[in-house]
Amino acid sequence: MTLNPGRRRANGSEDYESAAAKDDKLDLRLWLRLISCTSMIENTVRRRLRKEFGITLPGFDVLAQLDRAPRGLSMSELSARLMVTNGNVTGLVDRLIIRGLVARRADPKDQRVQVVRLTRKGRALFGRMAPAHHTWIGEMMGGLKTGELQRLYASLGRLKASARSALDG
Amino acid sequence: MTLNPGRRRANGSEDYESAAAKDDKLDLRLWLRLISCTSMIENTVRRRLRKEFGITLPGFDVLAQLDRAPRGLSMSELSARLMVTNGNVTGLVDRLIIRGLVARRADPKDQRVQVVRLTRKGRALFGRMAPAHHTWIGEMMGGLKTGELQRLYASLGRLKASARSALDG
DNA sequence: CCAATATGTTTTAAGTCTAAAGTAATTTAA
DNA sequence: TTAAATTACTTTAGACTTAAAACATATTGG
Repeated sequence: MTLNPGRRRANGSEDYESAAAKDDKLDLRLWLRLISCTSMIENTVRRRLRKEFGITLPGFDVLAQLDRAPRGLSMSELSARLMVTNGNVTGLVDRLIIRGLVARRADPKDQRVQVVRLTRKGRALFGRMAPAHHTWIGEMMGGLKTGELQRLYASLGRLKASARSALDG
Repeated sequence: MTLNPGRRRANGSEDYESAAAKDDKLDLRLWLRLISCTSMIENTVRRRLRKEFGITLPGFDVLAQLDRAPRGLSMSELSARLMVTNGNVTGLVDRLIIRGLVARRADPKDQRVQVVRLTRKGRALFGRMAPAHHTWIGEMMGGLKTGELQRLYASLGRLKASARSALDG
């Protein structure tokens, strides 16, 4: 039997974060809570994408990036946007090509560059998935008012900038 | 050559989030920014743990949970706290046992239950890693004042509760 | 008791991911 | 021009991850 991430906390057990949240520093508690939020939402989205559309979350992420780039994206651009390695993207795109959802061709201007774009089939599938995905995210954030979402968005922007400035070392 | 997650954005390319952030709904932008923050911090921590201590991030996460549970944790408790499947934990623990960092024994009260705990070696290693880890997190959050970290922490708590209430469906 | 059910863990198959090494095309610079 | 360096991508090895099935032990209801 699978754990079913969506129901795993039906009992009273602790999750990733709550084990720590007693005597720790604010920094650490915030980081654990960030992981906790992200994992929870991500696991729910993964499960629903699989169940409703038969696609993996990384596959969906690739299609989403390509949907926003009508001219296509190079492998490196894809890898930067998804924040994963180039080698990872190679495999993801390979599998989407097999399913006929994306196409890959060499850039005529630079034969090193592979340009990936949605096929008509891929665009159609993403068009069906996107509204559902948006609805799910909206439901999961439904407990917060717009003002709080905006403040959260702004604070995370500053956190992102702060984290980026500490990337090396 | 590897992408080196820590330096990948030295050029002016877009990342996961910024591709979307124009005409989208607040919900979606917030979600993408959440992924963005988490990935950035996670990739940095992963890279440094590997480089400084020769351990993977998931391995570190297991040790961190066990460090907080002196009596040990069952496989299911570990899986709930890490928010990953039971099957995943089996492999993680197997590899840590090979390295002598954790031990696993059957619970005498219930032979189905495997109780995992840190070995002395595992505890010693975690004792060296934890301060470094804490420092890294502190650096990455250094751009935010305590008050903002507190507000962020509180908002993410509400987001977590909201997301949890929408898990099914 | 004992069959059915539930619970805890492991196994399996397929996919995801990183880090490092390898290949190919382009650019740089002597 | 052309060797060296750079850039874009792929390959490789090993680890991570999920979902589903399989297995083992406990519990429950007859």
